[in-house]
Amino acid sequence: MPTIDREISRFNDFLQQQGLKLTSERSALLREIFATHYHFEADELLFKMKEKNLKISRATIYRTLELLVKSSLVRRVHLGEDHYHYEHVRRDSHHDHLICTTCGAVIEFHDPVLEARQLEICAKKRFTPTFHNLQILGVCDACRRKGEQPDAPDRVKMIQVGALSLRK
Amino acid sequence: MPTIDREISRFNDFLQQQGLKLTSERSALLREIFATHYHFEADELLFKMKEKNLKISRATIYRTLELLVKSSLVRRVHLGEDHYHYEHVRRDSHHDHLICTTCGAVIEFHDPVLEARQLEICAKKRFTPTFHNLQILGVCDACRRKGEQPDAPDRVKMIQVGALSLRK
DNA sequence: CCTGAAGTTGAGACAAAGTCTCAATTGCAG
DNA sequence: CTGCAATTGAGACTTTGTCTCAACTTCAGG
Repeated sequence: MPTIDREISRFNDFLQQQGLKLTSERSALLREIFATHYHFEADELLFKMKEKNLKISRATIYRTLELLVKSSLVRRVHLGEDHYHYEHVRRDSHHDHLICTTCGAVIEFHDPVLEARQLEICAKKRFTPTFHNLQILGVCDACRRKGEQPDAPDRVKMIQVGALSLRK
Repeated sequence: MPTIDREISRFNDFLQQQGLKLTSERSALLREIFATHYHFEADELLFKMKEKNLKISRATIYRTLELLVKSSLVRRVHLGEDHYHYEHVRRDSHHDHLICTTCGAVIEFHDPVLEARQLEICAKKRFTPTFHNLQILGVCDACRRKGEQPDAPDRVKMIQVGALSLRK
């Protein structure tokens, strides 16, 4: 998989610009993140690295995620739970999320009409946007067919994400 | 202020429907929340009640906020920090937020065109929406005039919200 | 207006997510 | 190759939020 090299070199460029260094931990994390094709949590990443016998501390995970977000290689997203999720960014593939409150499915979408309208709104309010974040909560097609009723728009049901965190 | 009575009775209706009771703690919190005209945090509410010599425990604060959200009297919003903020809901005044990453200002807006487009997107994806949440991060007019540069879209600068939490 | 069962509360233990410190280690420019 | 600035890991700490349980309210029905 040669694509990852391009990401690594993008990250390296960013680091050098800031007088920072590309360490083995940082590139291992970048590699893992770009091999993951769903929205992950910081703790999940910690666990996966541990599984691969790459001992990377919690502090480093969080510090690296921060750098990756700053370098725009990774995005921080809210998916309705009370902590962050992350996703890698390829090209300039901006998108927003439909989140099923019944089964936890996350459906990505991108809509230029919506984006354009947002810019209009910002212009009207003399606001200079840098970023946005839209989540639409509801019930996906599969759950609707099963006759699921929407939850209260309170909190998304917690979904077990495979591996439990093994703090310590 | 007689308006609050209407909210209290709405809350009471909701509680009775669920076989729950309207306690003095619950109505005191409702009163405080509807007297607050900005986006507050759970801990802030705890502190304000303490200041007024109304001893209401953390557990009750969180439990009551949950009920208020379920009854649609209060909304939970993400403002770019890693914990929730809350706002009371008058009428059916749905709105979204522009958030200045420089000074922390929160500007509310409502745009029917945007809402309509969201429904179109959901229909196309066969998704049944119940709720949505849009934050646009950027720099407000005042900050832009002062020549502020946008922060990285990483994390909104933490804004000191007056009272510090005095846990314990 | 009493009563008691069901619902509610406070205190504090607990949990999860994230931050910070500091001594030891590593990357890399020169 | 070397030195030093940047980085790391371990674990203490903080913040936000949840849970348990004994004591206390609320309110419907008598």
